[in-house]
Amino acid sequence: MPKVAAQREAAHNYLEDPSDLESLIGYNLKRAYVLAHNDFRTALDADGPSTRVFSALSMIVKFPNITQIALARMMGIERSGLVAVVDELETNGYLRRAPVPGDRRVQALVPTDAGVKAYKKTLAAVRAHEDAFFSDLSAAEKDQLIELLRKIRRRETKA
Amino acid sequence: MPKVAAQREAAHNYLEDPSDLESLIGYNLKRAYVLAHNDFRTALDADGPSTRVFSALSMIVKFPNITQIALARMMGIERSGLVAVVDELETNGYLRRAPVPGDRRVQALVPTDAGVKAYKKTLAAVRAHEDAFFSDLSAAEKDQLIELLRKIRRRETKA
DNA sequence: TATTGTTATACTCTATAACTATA
DNA sequence: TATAGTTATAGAGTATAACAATA
Repeated sequence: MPKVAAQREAAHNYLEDPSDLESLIGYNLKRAYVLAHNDFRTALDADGPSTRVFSALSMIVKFPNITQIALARMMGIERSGLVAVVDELETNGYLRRAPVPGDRRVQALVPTDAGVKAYKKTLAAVRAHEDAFFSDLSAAEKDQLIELLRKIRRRETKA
Repeated sequence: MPKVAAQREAAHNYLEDPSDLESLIGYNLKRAYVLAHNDFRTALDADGPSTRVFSALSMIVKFPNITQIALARMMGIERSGLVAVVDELETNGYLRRAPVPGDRRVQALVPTDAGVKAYKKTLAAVRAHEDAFFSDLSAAEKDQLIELLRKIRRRETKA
């Protein structure tokens, strides 16, 4: 077998090889995340929201009147990065920035009816994507995976 | 309790709330990945390699004489994106681009002794980061997690 | 015609720093 | 002095498209 073909075979079998890289949690985490993220983007409409915008909308629907700084903390991003996300949701008519009596620095994020409706519709599409993409995992395995990932995420609050 | 303080408390308890977002695998995957990735970068020296460069070096050490296109496929990125990674490794003296007899389009990536040495040193640092960062997980849970992530990654080969 | 490596280019996500208006 | 939102800017990391050399 020529050298290059042998290398290709090695590459093909690499996934099954218990090599240094493959034994790292972080490496497996990244590869799985990238796949899931790409599938999210292709599964939703071309004009569908990014994961960040979807997450923000979900939290605003769940916690109406939340401020941008609280939302940024909840999402684990800087408040400066949230501005464009909120702008997009406002442009789409999914929320409005409402003044908060007693502190004029703050603007409460209030979901509109259209925002709640859009969230529910998108959530259904996201759930369909998850059902299809993680179909190789049983319900028990999915619960197990979420539980393990949550254990890792506990460090969020310690930061 | 004033409204804003109530929102902050809600945000603080959000991690424990079985909300729509929290029940999604993709969301948990992303949050856990971002934490692990940030910890990787801070745990390694300031001049340490990025995750991509580390992964590339690992594969080049494991598969000496691999071509760039085979390496790009193995890493799941475009071949154009690999150029800067290989350039960095070559600049550091960790590999050389060697001509391949019989096909002058191709350049084999050959790790140098310094490259192998650097890889081993960095791998030790990465393992230390993983031991510390995932210390809340038992050995059995770590194995379980890797197994579940690998199940998701099987889609890589189906693409 | 097809493939390998490369360059040019642009887009997404994110961070840091500084500004403004308020507190 | 400190905080909320904003703007400007920059840096990863990635992709697409096109090119030159070679097959």
